[in-house]
Amino acid sequence: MVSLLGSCLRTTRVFLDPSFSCALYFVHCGHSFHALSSVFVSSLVETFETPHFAKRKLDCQEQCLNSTRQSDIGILVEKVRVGNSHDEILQSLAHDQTCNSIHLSHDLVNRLLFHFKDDWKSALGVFRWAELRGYKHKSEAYDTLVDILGKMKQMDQMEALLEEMKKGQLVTLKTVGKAMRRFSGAGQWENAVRVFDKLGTFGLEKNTESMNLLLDTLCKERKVEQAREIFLELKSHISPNANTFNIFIHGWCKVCRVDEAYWTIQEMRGHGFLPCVISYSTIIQFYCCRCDFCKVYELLDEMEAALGSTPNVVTYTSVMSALAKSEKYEEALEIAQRMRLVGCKPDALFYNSLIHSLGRAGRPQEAVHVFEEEMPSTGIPPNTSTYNSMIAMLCHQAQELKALNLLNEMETSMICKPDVQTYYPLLKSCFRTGKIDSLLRQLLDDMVKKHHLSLDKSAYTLLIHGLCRANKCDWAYCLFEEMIGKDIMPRYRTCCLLLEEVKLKHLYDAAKKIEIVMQKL
DNA sequence: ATAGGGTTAG
Repeated sequence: MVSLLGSCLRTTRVFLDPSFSCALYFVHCGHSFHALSSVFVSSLVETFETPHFAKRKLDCQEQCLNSTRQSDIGILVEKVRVGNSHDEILQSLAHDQTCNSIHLSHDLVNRLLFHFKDDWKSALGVFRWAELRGYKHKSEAYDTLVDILGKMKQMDQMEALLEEMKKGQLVTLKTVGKAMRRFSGAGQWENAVRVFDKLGTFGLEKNTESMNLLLDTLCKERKVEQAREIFLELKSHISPNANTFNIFIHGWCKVCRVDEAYWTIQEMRGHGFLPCVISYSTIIQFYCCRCDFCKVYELLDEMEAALGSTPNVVTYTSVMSALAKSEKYEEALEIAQRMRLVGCKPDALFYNSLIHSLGRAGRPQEAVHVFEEEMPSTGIPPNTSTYNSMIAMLCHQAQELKALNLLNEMETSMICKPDVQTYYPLLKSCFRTGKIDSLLRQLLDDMVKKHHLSLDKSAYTLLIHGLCRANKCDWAYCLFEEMIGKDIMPRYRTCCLLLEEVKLKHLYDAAKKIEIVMQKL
């Protein structure tokens, strides 16, 4: 077994997953990529039989159980008619024999709430229905619902739920954080402060941590001046820490008042805290947005010289991406080099950005080298974004076959799965190469059936435009109807294009329907 | 949520 593994390790790359510290069976072989055969997987499983691996196996079993619940979710989702009030939804579920025989678990509730994360009435209806069946919600589920209600600007409902949670002593700092953030996001920063004032009634303490939470929610919503006033009131009872000041630095940068950000650094020093890598990185980020790279380099040098605030992978990644965005590719790659020189360890986000920069710089072979050699040798596993960058780049280079190989690798990967963005460049390539009936159909089918991805506005736009150009406007019109059914409004240009094509084909009913949609835009 | 990325449409 050991020799088998050894020989595999020589010819393949095995990535280490830090969270489980066990081998993930993920293999590169030269230019072609394959997932390991099940035989090989089971041999690895035997080799790595450790407590961590046992946990991984349990997770797999859990996943099998979850797949049966998938059908339960399907039944419930089917029964919930979108657009009804939460009470109507509750009633219709409560009177349904099939629904009432479904076993309720935390996992099922979480998944349902996730499914209805943009539909507060359904979320609330399902939540109440579970209660009616005698199910006791966890604090976590309450938190999710607080978030959903807040996101959909149902502030009264959110407040009521908070009161309910208070009675059951279920309010945590996390709950309060979500509520404050949603109030700030809804333009009601006074209510965010009110929640903070009531902290005691929830059995929580007003301390540095909760104060920082309040200040951060205000700063993120550009209410840094209000945050400042509140801080001045509070600081006699609650002592600030370094985070408090970093929050303000970020707040000032967000409203483009970098002078105040520098001033905050002085204030920080006055309180006995040294500006750290986060303080500097935040200001560097500000200059990146302004494309003021002179200042960026100046600050980078300053940091490298200073103690306690040397740039880290986050700092370098921000700078490199900003340079690439400004089409300064050579400089972007020099940052990567500089990072290597100072011995700063890369991570996945850095590699994603690097691969993207290399692709844009017209150096795809180097991007491939990073992906195939450098990443495996540093033990950093690729994620969905890494694959997406690679696939986009390969499609751009007209190397669709290699791109499809990578897609296949993702599909069989244990680490990450394709998302809608994975498919954009591949779909686009189908139009370029004319492989519409052969490949496009297959890809769309896989997206929906294999990966349960639903097409979004961008995907529909790309497809309708491509199909019109390929003289397949009947298919384009089907997609048009599908997106209307999902309440996704097409762009005006898409309508114009489709209308023109449909008229040429004498499809007058379709033309009429498109015109009706256009009137609403 | 104390900091970081990309992306379609001729």
